[in-house]
Amino acid sequence: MAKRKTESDARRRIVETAERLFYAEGVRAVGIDRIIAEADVAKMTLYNHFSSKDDLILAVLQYREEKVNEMFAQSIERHEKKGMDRLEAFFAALKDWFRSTGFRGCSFINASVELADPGHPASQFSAAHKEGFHNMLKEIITQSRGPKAASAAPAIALLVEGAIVTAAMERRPDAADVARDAALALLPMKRNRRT
Amino acid sequence: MAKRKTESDARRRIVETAERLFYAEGVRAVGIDRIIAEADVAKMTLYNHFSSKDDLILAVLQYREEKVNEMFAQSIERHEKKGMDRLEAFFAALKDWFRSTGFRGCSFINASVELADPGHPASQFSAAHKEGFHNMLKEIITQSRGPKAASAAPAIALLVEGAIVTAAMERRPDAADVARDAALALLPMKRNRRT
DNA sequence: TGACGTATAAAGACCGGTCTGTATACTTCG
DNA sequence: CGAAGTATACAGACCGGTCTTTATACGTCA
Repeated sequence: MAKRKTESDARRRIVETAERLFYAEGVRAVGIDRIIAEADVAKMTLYNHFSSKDDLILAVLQYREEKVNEMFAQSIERHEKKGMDRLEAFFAALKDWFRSTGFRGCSFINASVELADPGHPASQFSAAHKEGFHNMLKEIITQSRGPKAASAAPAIALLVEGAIVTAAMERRPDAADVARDAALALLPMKRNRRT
Repeated sequence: MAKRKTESDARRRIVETAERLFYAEGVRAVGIDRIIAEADVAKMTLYNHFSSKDDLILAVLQYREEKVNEMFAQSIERHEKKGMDRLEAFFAALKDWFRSTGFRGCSFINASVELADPGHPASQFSAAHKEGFHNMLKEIITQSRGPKAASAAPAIALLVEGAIVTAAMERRPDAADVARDAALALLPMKRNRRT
């Protein structure tokens, strides 16, 4: 509460509402008027906080990145507590995501596709996000299977991206299982931990 | 001029123009007025051939499916003649596609993402296309590595989808190589053909 | 051959509606 | 006061889609 001066409540409502609508219907399909109506703010308030819709899209993706990172970390931890190793827990978290209500693929892929412009700040941010996501995955792999397993990380990243797209397009959350089994097959023997 | 009998020239121009614009900029970003201007047809001509923009989108995807099937078949054949086996030729064709000018990912994934509605005819057609594409891939795998290799097909399909998305988002055509190496690692020994 | 009907398409005005973004005036509250 | 937000009206472009008018190519039949 002490910091209500720096954080605007209206801004938070705008970002949260835009995130929900953008994810569900796409950044191009959702207009400013719709966002301000559902966030219950005036149009000028939005343009006071964001210089343009493109700017808002970028802010939403930045907010979304924090959110999905937290979500994944918590979900992985939850599955680890049930006895899975860290990599298996990652794929279990992936499948949970695929099965969650309103799942419609990856916000960053979707934004990249919709904007259709690699130079758009949101596209560049999305590409950078993917790099970070794949680094996180590589870390999980090494934590789970030792540093030698890192060489399989790029291939496993492709499996994960493919699973996301397939789960979204074909409504097949089981794509997470296919990706997991293939990932394990690509890795050295399971009990080969700690170098 | 003056030699059109059964096939409408205007219709062909509309579909080809729409395909080019939709692929380059997205189905939502490109308007009807733009298509008729670049196809050099009247608006009523378009609406005589297609009942709506959604209908045109579907027709374009159907046209695109034929085109990419032919393109892939020819490219695979070309690479096979250079001594590759059929599966390696497929991944070489994939990489050629990633490196082609104007590459912007998969039309069907893109349309699904942009339309954001699984019930849209174009989304359903896209999902069906993916199924067909994966069946073709499975056939290539069995032709190349024998029927026992078919069990790896779903995982290899994920690798391919992941490579497409990664190549498009991160401008990394080498994703095709990563996918190929992982696919080969998932398969039984190479000289194990014909059961 | 020439006349006529039909089908196709060009060209563009027009419709209601939505898009992003701006301008202005009013309210609320520390 | 001054900052933040509200409430509207508005601009100008663009959206998908309809409509009318005009031009031309074709098949049929006298």
